[in-house]
Amino acid sequence: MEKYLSQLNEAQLEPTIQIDGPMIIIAGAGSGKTRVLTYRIAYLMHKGIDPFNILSLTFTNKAAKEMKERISTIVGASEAKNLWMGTFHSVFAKILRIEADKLGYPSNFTIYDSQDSGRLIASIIKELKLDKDIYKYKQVLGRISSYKNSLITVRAYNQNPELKEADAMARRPRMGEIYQAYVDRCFKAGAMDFDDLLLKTNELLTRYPEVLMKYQNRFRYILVDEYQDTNHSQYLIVRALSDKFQNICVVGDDAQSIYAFRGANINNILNFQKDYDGVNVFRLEQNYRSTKNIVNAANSIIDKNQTKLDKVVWTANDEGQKIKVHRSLTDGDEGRYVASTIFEEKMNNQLHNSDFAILYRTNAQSRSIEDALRKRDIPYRIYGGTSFYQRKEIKDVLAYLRLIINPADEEALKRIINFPPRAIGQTTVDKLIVSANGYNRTIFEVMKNIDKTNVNVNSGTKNKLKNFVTLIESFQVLNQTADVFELAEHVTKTTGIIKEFNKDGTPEGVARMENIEELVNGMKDFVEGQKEIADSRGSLAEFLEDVALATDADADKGDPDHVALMTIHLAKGLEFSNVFVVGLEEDLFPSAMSMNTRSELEEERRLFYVALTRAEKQAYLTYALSRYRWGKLVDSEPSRFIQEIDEQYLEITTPTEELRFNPMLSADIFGDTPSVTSKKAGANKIRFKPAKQAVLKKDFKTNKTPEKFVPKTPKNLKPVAKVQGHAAASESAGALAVGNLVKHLRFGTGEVLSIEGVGADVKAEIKFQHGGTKKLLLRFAKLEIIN
DNA sequence: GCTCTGCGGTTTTTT
DNA sequence: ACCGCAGAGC
Repeated sequence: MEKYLSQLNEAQLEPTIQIDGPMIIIAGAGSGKTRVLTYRIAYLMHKGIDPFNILSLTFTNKAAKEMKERISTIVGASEAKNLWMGTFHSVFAKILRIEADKLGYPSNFTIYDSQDSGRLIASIIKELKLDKDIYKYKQVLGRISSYKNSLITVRAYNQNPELKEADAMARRPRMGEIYQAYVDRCFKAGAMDFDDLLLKTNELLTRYPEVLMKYQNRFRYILVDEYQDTNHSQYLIVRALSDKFQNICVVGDDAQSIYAFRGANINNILNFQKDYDGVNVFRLEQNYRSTKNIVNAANSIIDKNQTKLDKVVWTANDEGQKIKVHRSLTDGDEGRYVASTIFEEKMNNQLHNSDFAILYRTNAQSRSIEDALRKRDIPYRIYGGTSFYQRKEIKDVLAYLRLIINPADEEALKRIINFPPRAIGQTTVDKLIVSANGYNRTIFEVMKNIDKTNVNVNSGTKNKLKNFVTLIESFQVLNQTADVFELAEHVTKTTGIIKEFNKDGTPEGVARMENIEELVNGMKDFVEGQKEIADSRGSLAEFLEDVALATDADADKGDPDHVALMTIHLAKGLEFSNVFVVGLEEDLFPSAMSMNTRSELEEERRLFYVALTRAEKQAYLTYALSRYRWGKLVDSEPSRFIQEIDEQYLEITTPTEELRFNPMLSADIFGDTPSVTSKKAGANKIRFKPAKQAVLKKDFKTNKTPEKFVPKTPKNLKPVAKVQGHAAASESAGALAVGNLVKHLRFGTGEVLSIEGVGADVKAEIKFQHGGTKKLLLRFAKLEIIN
């Protein structure tokens, strides 16, 4: 243990060896908080505290897993195994399964993801015959989610005139009814949504003092990471559990609070000292991650925020390179700039793909970047986006599995009752739902007893329904003995799912089939892993629990040497040697949706702070003058955030893509012509639009900005001709002839031996003086004709 | 009940 | 540009 403690600096050591009492660690970006948390847990165990008594709540399951592994190497795996570590959702889902009967739930309750919740709400809106244009299911779901996160139950809602008034003002006077129906249906389906996992935990701890006492006594030491991103519901759970022993250690950075949109309350961290008596406050301010340039630039940004705790992040690291700011014409050019820069940097500095990350505000931005990386043969991986488990085919398979465990699961049933098609249509399903609601039974129960019910369908349909019930029941029998891999293999075959996707032979169908195969293969790994690690047989229930709460950051397979692409939200807590933050444009970042209030804008700014502080050595900021959005090319202006960085930390490069219409230069559609760089400050000013910027800036300085900004006038969505390199490249291709001497940027001079193909596929075989003979796609190759 | 097509919403971020 | 859905026709 001494060995590990000696790795810490003074500021890190103090909170690490502080055992008892409430404490808060305000940890700047890159200040080694994970190390402190890890060593602190190891130290607690070293001091004789039983790991069974330690609860550590993290932001992702991956973070929990890594921390646990680290602790294993310090104190031994057998002891570390007994620690309770995980996300709020996964830890309390486990506890809820143990205590489910007290809340009237089965212990095998289903966890609805947001899609399940959304579909259920949409179906309720339809059943209540409400206007779906006014009652938009996503907005309704958002409202219900925020009620739940604030512990507002249906009853509390109905007793709260202000809330009802607010919904009525939004032309949704019947929100309460929808909320009630949603809660009822979830309950009847034996399902909890994400918010329920926290809400029901609170209910459990409030309604059953003996249960509260049990877990208070169990979790004598509680640690919470990323405390700035906890919501009210999570806050109350932590308070309740830590109330008896007050051994609560929270870690966080108010400057990195970026989840207000899903109910995170930054006041939880700002007010922590008021919540407990005798709070020890620790600050980790030395950054070990980044260069001086990056740290100082990041500080200069966050300075613009009004709401923050006192903290000065500094570093003893090298000054490092300035942050490179790059302008592109289009999002396509931006992608090519990023790809070619990575390419060059790898070549020149012997770097790996995994030294690079590309961060963006919205998932949709990944596309142009991907295209460019693919063309450069740079391996990459997209984190997040439509995650694997959200794909239709995967959800279909999982729906069968969910139904085996919990036949009451309405959303799973509706998903697959007619997939693959077995001639049970929407009309029949609607009748079943009405009947189920009437009898106060589940749909599955109604189907099972279809002859004894009043459901008005013909005998053929009745038989089809019975067959479906029999099918599921046969799976249930198999589930008694089989592991999840065997079961899933059987299910995908007998239901004909595999065949269904394979039948048309389209690439989409094939891809979907491969995804299912991947899922089933993943189950095999899961089963083997479970058998080794835990005393389990790799059951279906365990698998579904894992899947339901897996986070996108958790997935972890394939070639580890890849460029990482992800949203900034997903990048929180990670670090990379070289970081590109792309799409730094007004209305994109900061997002147009987040500029209505000062607090929203400040959250965007914190998000930018998070993005920048991911970088260890080099940060790149890029923006495009126009970008495809909603299928249209729209003009954009540089983000105010670029302007907010102190200029001394920036290096503004002038791109040469703008010269692309010069036939000799334009063949390079990668845009990898070396940028002309000006080190003279101010020589290449970023062109901000003067009028609007000036107004906003003035308001910031005088602090007179009202909380509501005046809405911006709609952007001029002037369509602009799509700028692509192909046209220019093929022109030069047309001019190319066998026998020409040509010059290539990298391969040097060579002679054209032959030309083949048409249109975009024109290739030339070229014999280079050094480097042999190569076939190059003229579309991509940058060739200069010498004669 | 099935299948095709046209329409509309989507892009803010996620446990 | 893309996807999912509703509605119409079979």
